Amino acid sequence: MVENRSGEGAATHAADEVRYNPAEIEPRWQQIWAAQPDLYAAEAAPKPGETGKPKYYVLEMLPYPSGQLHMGHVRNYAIGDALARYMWMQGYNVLHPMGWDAFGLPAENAALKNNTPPREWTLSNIAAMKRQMERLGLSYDWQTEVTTCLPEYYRWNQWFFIQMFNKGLAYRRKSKVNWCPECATVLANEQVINGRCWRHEDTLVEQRDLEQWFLRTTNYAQELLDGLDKLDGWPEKVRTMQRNWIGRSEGAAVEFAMEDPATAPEDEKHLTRHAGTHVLPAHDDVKASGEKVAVFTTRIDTIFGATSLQLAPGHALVKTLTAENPRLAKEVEDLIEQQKKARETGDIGAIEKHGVFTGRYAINPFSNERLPVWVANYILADYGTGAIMSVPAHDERDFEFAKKYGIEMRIVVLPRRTVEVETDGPQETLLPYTEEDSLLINSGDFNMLGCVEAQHRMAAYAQEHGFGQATVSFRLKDWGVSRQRYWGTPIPMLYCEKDGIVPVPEDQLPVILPPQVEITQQGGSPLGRVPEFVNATCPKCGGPARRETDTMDTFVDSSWYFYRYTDAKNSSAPFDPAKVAYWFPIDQYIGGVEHAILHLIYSRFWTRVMRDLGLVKNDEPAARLFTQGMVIKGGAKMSKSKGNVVSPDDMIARYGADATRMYALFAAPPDRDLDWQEDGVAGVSRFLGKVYRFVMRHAAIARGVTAQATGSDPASQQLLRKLHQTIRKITQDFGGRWHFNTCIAAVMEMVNTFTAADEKIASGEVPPATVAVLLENLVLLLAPFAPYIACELWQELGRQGDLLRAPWPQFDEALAKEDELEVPVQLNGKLRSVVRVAAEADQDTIRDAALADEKIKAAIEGKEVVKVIIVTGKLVNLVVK
RNA sequence: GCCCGGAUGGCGAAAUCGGCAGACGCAGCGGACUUAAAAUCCGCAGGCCGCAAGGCCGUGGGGGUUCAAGUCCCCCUCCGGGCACCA
Repeated sequence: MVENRSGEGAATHAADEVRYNPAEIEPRWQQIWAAQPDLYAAEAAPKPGETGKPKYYVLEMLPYPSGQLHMGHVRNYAIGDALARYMWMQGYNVLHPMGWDAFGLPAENAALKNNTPPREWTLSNIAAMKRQMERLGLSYDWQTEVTTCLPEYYRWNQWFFIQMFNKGLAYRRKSKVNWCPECATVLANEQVINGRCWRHEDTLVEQRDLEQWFLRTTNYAQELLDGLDKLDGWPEKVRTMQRNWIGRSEGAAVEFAMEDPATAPEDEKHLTRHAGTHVLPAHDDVKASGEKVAVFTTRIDTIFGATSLQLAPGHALVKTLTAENPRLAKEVEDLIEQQKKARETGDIGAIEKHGVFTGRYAINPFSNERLPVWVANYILADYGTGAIMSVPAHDERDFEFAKKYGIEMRIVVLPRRTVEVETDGPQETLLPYTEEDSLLINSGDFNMLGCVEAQHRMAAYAQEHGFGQATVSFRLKDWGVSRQRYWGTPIPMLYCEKDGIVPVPEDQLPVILPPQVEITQQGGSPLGRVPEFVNATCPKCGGPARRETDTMDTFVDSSWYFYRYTDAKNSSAPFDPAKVAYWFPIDQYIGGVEHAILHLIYSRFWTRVMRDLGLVKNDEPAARLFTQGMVIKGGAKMSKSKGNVVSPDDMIARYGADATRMYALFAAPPDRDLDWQEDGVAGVSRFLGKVYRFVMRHAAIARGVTAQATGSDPASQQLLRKLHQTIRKITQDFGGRWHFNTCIAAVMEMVNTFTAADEKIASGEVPPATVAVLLENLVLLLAPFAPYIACELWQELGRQGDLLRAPWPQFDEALAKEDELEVPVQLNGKLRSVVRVAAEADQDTIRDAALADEKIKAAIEGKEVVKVIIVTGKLVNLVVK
């Protein structure tokens, strides 16, 4: 026992006390854990009829193996690890896996730079990061590790691809694609941010025409949208972002017949292009040319106000029209150029509207009028039908365009009030008028209908007459998955002269990525330069075939990796559906908000595809999602260019893994950004030292004592009360808010209370049984946040068994309850005094105590108490005059 | 432009349901221990006035509701994120 007699508290025993030395404790436990490969292994699903423990699948997003963990990772994993350990202690069967998102461009860049093969580079990075994770003491079951760049994994990407191909969900078409010159590959729309590459913020994305493989995400657009309503375990922010991304809009498609130019009236044929600024009435000879233009509109109710059609420069009909009109071709060329430029610079919203009249007319199927057909740079070829009816009076963009070119405006919708009193005021000042809570005018048989009703009726009318119908348009596109890269999953397709596109037979999977491929900066797929890879045999006819040389987008890998964890070594299927049925959905998924749309929409899509293949029963991959905040330093995101990167290795070397992890939880609530301050880590480390010394000082008392003591002596009562209040707080937080910062603060407070009783503990005034309870529970409460020190102290207390499976402490409301309360007393809302009353005191007692208080008595002297407000257990407010 | 967050001491933050603003920690100051330092321990600590008792002010700004507002309502400023010619 250490000398502890000083009147100055614990001052004197410090000198000869054991020091907290994480550099010694942590590697030792790391070895002990490493020697038990099953330590973090989940139990198998119970057999039918058996009732096992409840399952809990906690998952953190798998990292890209860059070679170095950064603080964002540490924070992400500290959250997941605390939760996993807590759930273990709560008696759950926990699946807590980790893997590597191991394909991707940086490996090729590294190959170029250091002449290291991508595979070697990647695998050595994985080894390095795995060491860091182990050093952090994270509770992953490495027996379920998934590495996406290994054939054992990516063969199932290929297998899924073939299943999708067979179901028509994977298809090939030529399309304009986003091309990043830096990556020398195609990017999905999702990977283009303000016209720039998501990996290269300074690189403008170009448009190229290429044959590409697509997955039909649009088949699931509606379901992906509807599913969001049920995902109440996901942050509203993420759901909103996905809703915006899917971008559903209801409207109608309407076909406009093109007028045969030969039937235009004689006198019109000499008109200049400005003829195109006015709607012309139908004439007897009007005849359709056979060409049709479909437009998509959300405001079919305004169709009588349409005064032109506007085509996207890339619209199919524009090609026909320009073929016979060189002057037009030249002008359209300019429009395309403007649009391209705007898209590349990301200023699509700010581009100056330009357009050109084609000289042709289309016939409005509702009014039979002839509308001039234009080509305009503000119309997008890849949304809706690539053509619109322009209603300048009721659409801001059309209004702006029409004003510029002097195109006619026609008011067909007005506020109810205006229509009902038939005012003839200057209605033009209203324009553009876009409200839908309005009535139709100048719209033939549809006059006086409300907009919304008119939309339904007019769509029905269009359908009846065969030139349109109500329809829904989505912003979400099919997922382009082809990449002209080496380091990815080969797309398992063959091209045969005779049989066309043929999938690689399943028994020939995986299509192995050839190991020795020269990586160069020239464009096109590196695999195309490997004849042994390209040249294959057609499985149908046995003749020569050419292998697809593109690889898959790496978001394919991460779309289903978490299913593989449940059955990582399966060599005959991606996974055993029974295992997935047991573990899914993921109970808690944790990662950065930056994946709110890309990864998380693709994953939701993939899950539905697997469901429709009969492999899984769940619709959604994850029941709950948590998005943690960024780690910043000095107000800015950590980045090499800013030079404010803090290395986890440094922190661990200086303060230990426990302190580093715990600081990541302590410095801010997990959903908010965290400002990394090294002094704060030192503070947490000091706290752990205090805990360590406190437990070591009294461990001898606790060792061997197993009493359940609930000590009735005053000292025990006070200490146990604090203990049970703390258990209650942390237990409730794990089940709800996840404010681990205040959980750790609560443990600090508790330890402060305990150390203040140091002498009473040493002297025996606090019974040994109480001491044992305090120390044991302190260690248990620390276990999810600081596993090393917790295990060390658990052993020092002589406790048997694995701390990971030790039951989480139960709180006892009776013990947590205060028997006396301090009740603030306010006068007119201002604090004037505090009185102590019994916890169960009734309102009268509290009032009397307040009025009897000396300070209060003095303050209300000569005044009238108008009202007394008593909030039981909270405060008293006296309203005085 | 639209939609979400956020703004609280010197700093990170707390206040979960409208009820003592600033828990916990960092940095700081004073003290103990020490030949000295480190480590540790004890104490002080929102601002202003005051020897003190105490008083006044205070949660980005302005208004409001209430016995009582960081918290609810209206208006505004700044910061961060998402979407943005999507017909």
